[in-house]
Amino acid sequence: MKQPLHERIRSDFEARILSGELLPGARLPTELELMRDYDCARMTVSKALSALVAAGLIDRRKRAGTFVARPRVHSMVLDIPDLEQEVLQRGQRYHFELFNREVRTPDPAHPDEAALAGEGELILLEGVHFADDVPLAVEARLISLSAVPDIAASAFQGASPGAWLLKHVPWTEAETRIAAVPADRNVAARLHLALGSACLFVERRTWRGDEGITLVRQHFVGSAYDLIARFGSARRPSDG
Amino acid sequence: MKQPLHERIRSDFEARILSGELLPGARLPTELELMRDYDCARMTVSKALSALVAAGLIDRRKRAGTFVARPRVHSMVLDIPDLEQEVLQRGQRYHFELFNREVRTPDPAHPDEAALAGEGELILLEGVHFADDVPLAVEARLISLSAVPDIAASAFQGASPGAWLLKHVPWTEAETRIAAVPADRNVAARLHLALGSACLFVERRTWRGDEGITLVRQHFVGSAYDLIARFGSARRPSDG
DNA sequence: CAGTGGTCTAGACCACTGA
DNA sequence: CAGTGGTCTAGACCACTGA
Repeated sequence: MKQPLHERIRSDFEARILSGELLPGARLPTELELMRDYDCARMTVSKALSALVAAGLIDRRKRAGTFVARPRVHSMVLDIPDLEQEVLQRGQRYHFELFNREVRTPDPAHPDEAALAGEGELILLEGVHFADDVPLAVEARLISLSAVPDIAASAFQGASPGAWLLKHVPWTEAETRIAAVPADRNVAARLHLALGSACLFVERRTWRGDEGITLVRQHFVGSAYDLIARFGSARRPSDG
Repeated sequence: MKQPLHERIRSDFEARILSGELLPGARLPTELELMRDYDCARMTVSKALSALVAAGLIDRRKRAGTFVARPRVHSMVLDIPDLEQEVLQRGQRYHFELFNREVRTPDPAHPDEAALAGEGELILLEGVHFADDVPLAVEARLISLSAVPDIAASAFQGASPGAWLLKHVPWTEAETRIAAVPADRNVAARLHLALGSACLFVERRTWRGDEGITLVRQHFVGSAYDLIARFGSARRPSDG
């Protein structure tokens, strides 16, 4: 076996917990007992158990011992789509059409804008994502020019600002809000929808450290777009 | 300081990476150098760097060294709401009303049902989540009786099946699909909405190991509900 | 083939906290 | 106050891999 011992210990207990053999609240052996069971040093046991703590599977309390954690918080991994890639994978053509571009200072009436750029300048880019020449989403994106000065040199006809940013500007933090909204007049016109049609609304802010980079609001055609989030290690059969 | 040394080393480098001082691809000192810098044993350095690897901030390659990781894949953590908790945190009262409950075998016409329960029995629970007596979401939930036999004994008047499951049945894998859909006649009636109103649609399947546990489809009142996904370690100022 | 990380040992002292 | 986990040391051998 090339598998490290700490990994074997970790996966042993992971399996016993996930199978239900060890129920929430059940006590695990102490480090001393595990040293005997696996005939190893305490650091090795400690490394295995630390990984289980990090994974949220166990809790450890001094003097009391190590216990199977209560079922974890309900969180999953959401894949943030690269729209171009997704469209291409569906076998469709992709393009992006920019229909507005302005450079200005933050509007004091919009706290979002000042939060993004402080007193620096912003660039506003508005455009539509197309799949096979059918509108898929319309987006309005604000970018802080002080964080991303190179943006001024880019044209964004064909390629989307999001893809450009992803390549050029590493971000470290992001927050995404997801909602369902009716299409307003502007969105309906851009997406060729009836007024009030259900749209998936995605609003994302990204930062690098403490500096705001971009704020984007996207409206997707409800009938044409889903987001997928997953949790878990093994792949489902249906994943193909 | 009560802060462990390995944590200090970890947070030092985390800060330098997130601030942009250490850009992607930049080389970190070797373990030997860090032992000297922090005047500590190699295990202590190793523990700190292992945590950064786990967080995706650095990559380590033998012989080559330790490097700041390229901006990670575009994925975020989506908090799956415990509806009751969220409603209570908003200062509203919560309750759940069950309006349908059936036990049956999977309908061959619905591949979802066979995928969930195989040839075993299913229980179907349909109900509405209320916040201050206003409908917030309607859900239809299928549960595999072979995976969760105890479910037959529960009433689910007041508390939701989701909360019950979360407490009683640990799951290990889940998949969530998120979309915006217009309210159909049933949804509109249950949520007191106009036909065609934008609803956030959440469909989630959960498994324990290879065994399907539940499949739930929820329609949220679009104007009353958002999902939030986050990525990053530091909290934003707006997080309070 | 030498430098780097991966793993592991066999101890040690300490902090916490529940029996 | 004794058992438990948290941290740390000062080594060791090894595997990998890029200069």
